Amino acid sequence: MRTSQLLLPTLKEDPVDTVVISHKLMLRAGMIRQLASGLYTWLPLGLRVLKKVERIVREEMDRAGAQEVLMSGVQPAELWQESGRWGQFGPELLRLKDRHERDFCLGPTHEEVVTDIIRREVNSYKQLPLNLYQVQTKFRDEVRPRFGVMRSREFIMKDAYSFDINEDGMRKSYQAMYDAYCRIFDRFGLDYRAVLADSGAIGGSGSQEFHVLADSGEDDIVFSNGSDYAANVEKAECIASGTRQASEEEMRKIETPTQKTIEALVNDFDLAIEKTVKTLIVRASDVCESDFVALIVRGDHTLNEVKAENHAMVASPLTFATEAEIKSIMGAGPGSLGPVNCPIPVIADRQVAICSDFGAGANEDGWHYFGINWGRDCAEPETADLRNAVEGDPAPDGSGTYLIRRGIEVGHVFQLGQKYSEAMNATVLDENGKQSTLFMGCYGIGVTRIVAAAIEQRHDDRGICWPPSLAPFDVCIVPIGGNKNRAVDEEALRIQSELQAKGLDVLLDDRNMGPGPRFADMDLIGIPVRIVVSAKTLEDSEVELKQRIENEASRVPLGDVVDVVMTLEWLKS
RNA sequence: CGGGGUAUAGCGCAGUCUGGUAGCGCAUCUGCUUUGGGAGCAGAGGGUCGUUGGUUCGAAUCCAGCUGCCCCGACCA
Repeated sequence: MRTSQLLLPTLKEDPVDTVVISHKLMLRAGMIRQLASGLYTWLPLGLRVLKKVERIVREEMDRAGAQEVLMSGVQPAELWQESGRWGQFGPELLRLKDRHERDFCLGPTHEEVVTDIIRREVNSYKQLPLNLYQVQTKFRDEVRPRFGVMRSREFIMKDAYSFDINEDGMRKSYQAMYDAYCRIFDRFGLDYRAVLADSGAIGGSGSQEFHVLADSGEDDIVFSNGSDYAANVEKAECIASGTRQASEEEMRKIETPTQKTIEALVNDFDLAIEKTVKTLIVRASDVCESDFVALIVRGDHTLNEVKAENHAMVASPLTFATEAEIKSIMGAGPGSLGPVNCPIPVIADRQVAICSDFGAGANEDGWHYFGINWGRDCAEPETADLRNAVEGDPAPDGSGTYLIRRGIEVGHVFQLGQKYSEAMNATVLDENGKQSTLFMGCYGIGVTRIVAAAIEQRHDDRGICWPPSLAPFDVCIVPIGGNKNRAVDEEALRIQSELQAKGLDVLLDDRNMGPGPRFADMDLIGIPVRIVVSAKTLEDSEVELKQRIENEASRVPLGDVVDVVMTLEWLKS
């Protein structure tokens, strides 16, 4: 390919209204253009990268025994009603009617469609296990699309679905996908982690997420510094550190007319923040006699809403009491709540349960108790893991302490179990001739998001530094001074065709511009290897070779360039 | 859905307060020169100032509605 024929609309200046680096660089490098909020056109350079991602994904899915299919992007409402998700999904599911007033939606995922095809076409356990995947455009009407293709409304996803006769088979299929995902992300050449995840609304038992580590990530990833335990912050288990100390203080009631926040309490009363607790009132589930329950976390901790919602006594979805409700149940406003004389059930975070001599609201406006001790001043609480992990917390496997980094979720593997197969009656005959409900797994990779994540992780102040496996071109050639010395252009063309013969994608920058802007563009779009051919180097029968990630170029004899480039290709997976 | 911005040439912006028929840089086109890190000279083209309505002799500018886009929050396989 020659740049003179390539639609490569690079921008010198940073586009406005962009906040993450990948979004800026994808626009500047001419990879994408925005069509509307959350909708993008992929230009030739961007599409090349997308196809590299897709190719690796397909190769590894095929290697793992999955079979590619392509399902419709528009889906009939009936299937979603059958699984129950027509009602569960909110406005994120874009619904539409056809000319006959029949309901459809733009598929945000394909469990229903794939389960439907399997229940129709697969009848016997002998046809299992089966794993179907597709690379397809999804649509989710995101509340707030942002960060370019990192969180867009339309995006490309590889989604796979496994079907097994029993749970054991499902686990094997899941493990095979997990292994395939590791190979895929290894081949991308990105720094990633597989972490334990909450299964969320999609349901099911086991689930792990694959995250590319980057400061701009939207998720907090928690790791142990002593083992490979890693989890999404939603899921990362928090154990109590230390044991409860014996009480040393008597409980006393303190007037706190203006102290409605932990911060004020700590500042005004010389109280350690570890000796304060926060009391949050939420709706209770049906198993509770009370309509509300009080959740307590330490003053310096934050409530983990996913953990709270998963607690048996807490209503799902998690619903906080309104200020008026709090007043009427507790007899005091939100700034003065605590476990002493609490009229509703109390669930304390594990760390709170081992606090002694702590301070909390008195359930009376303008008053707090200090020196509270469980069992003496109020009942021993029900305890649970309710809080978000913070750096330095002990890891639950005893291996060390937690570190926290930001991650971009680019893959997710789930053991779905029988959630969809049961709802949609997907069964086969087992070896005893009896109907048996299928066990499913589902496995997603955010193809478009991978492109952005790669840039977040691999860039410098000049532009993108593609990992070789994802680069739109493997090598670029910049001839300089060809109008004065015809040998320059001839050599550039010769090198290009020889490298192409070796199977490489080569971009020849033949634009009629000075070297400066061409170097800048090649750096911006991040081609891993650059070859400069000029009259100067040809005098010595040499060319200049530079890798994108290096600062210094080296001289290579004309006859050796192709071989030298090919030896660099160990970078390629 | 709450809160806050913003909309003028392909891109980035000025002009709006104080109303008088639109300007700068980059990009584009033509010609000549120029080729080791975002060239020079000369010339040229390009905007119903988001949209609808109002005020006015006159509106990019003042007023009102609508829409798009962006940010913060809530939301999220």
